[in-house]
Formats: sequence, C-alpha cells, structure tokens
Amino acid sequence: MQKPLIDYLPSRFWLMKTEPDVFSFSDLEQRLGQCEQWDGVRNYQARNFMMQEMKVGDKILFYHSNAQPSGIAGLAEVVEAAKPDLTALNPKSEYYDPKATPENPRWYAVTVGKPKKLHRFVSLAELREYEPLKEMLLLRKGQRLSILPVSQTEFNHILQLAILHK
DNA sequence: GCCAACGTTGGC
DNA sequence: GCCAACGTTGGC
Repeated sequence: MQKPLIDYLPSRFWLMKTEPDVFSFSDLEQRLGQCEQWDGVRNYQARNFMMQEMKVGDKILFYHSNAQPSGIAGLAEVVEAAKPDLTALNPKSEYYDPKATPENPRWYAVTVGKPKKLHRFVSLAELREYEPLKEMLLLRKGQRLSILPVSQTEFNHILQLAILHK
C-alpha cells in the first residue's frame, strides 16, 4: 500500500484558540502525557481543518481567548490525527450534539500535545503592532474561527517575538 | 456587560 | 434557496 502523497507534505502551522478558564496552556502541561483531544469544536470549518488538513507534527500556536489579556500562551503540536469527538455522543456533556450518532459521529478532533513554553506571553495587542503580521487571519475583523492556519513566516516571526524581550 | 460580526436553524 | 431570528464568539 502506497503512502498517500499528502502525508509527504511538510508539516504546517496553526493557531488554536481556547479560553484559559476552560482549558489553558498550563492545563495541557499538567495533563497526564501532556496531551489532550481537542474536543468541543462545533464549527464545520474548524472541524474540516482538523479532519482534512492537520497532520501529526504540525506546529500549533496555543492561543488564549476571552482572557486578560488574550494572546499566544505557548506552543504545541498535533500528536494524533482527528478521531471522533465522543463528547458529541454523550448526553451529559455540554458538547452533546443530538444529531451525532456512533455510525456518523459528525464531530472529529485532533489530539494536541508536546507543550513547549515560550520565553514570554505575546499579547494580541502586541501582535497588532507588527507590520509583518498584518495579514494574520487572527487579526482580521470579525474572525471568530477557533482554528486558523498560520503561515511559516508568521509563525517564525512570533517565535522571534517570544524569544526577544520587549 | 456590551455589542459587532458571524454561523446555524427552520419556516416558507 | 431565501432570510429572519436566534445563538455564539470574543475583544473591549
């Protein structure tokens, strides 16, 4: 069996939003095995990124939203490809979706792991200051998607920011 | 807590 | 397929 060509694509870069009150970067660090399935996503575009585009090894900017302040809290990686999000099948879960069935689970999620600390937190306000980041999807007006592709240039630039002290 | 900007739902 | 109503996101 030939490996699908898509598996030969270089790993890519993503930004994943989470509310730190619900699940924070330090929560990921403290998880057993330091990984967590990214369940609870109930937006098709975000789901499709996870199902169709995200590959093991892809790098992640771990973003805290609805926070004081909001911003990039750390790095992580995709450690397991998308599999069914079982919270959708659990009536007791706050993420329960009555339209999901075991035959057609409807929602899928990758597993995120390998948390890596940055030297410092990079706030949303700071990201907005830099010309090279002007095109970032995150900074677009009205952008609410919880999973966003990030270019290699943007990713590298943010890494530099997090290394240099402001 | 406010509210703009989206996404989803469901009647027609 | 249209679109009004509603729910959600997320910065501020």
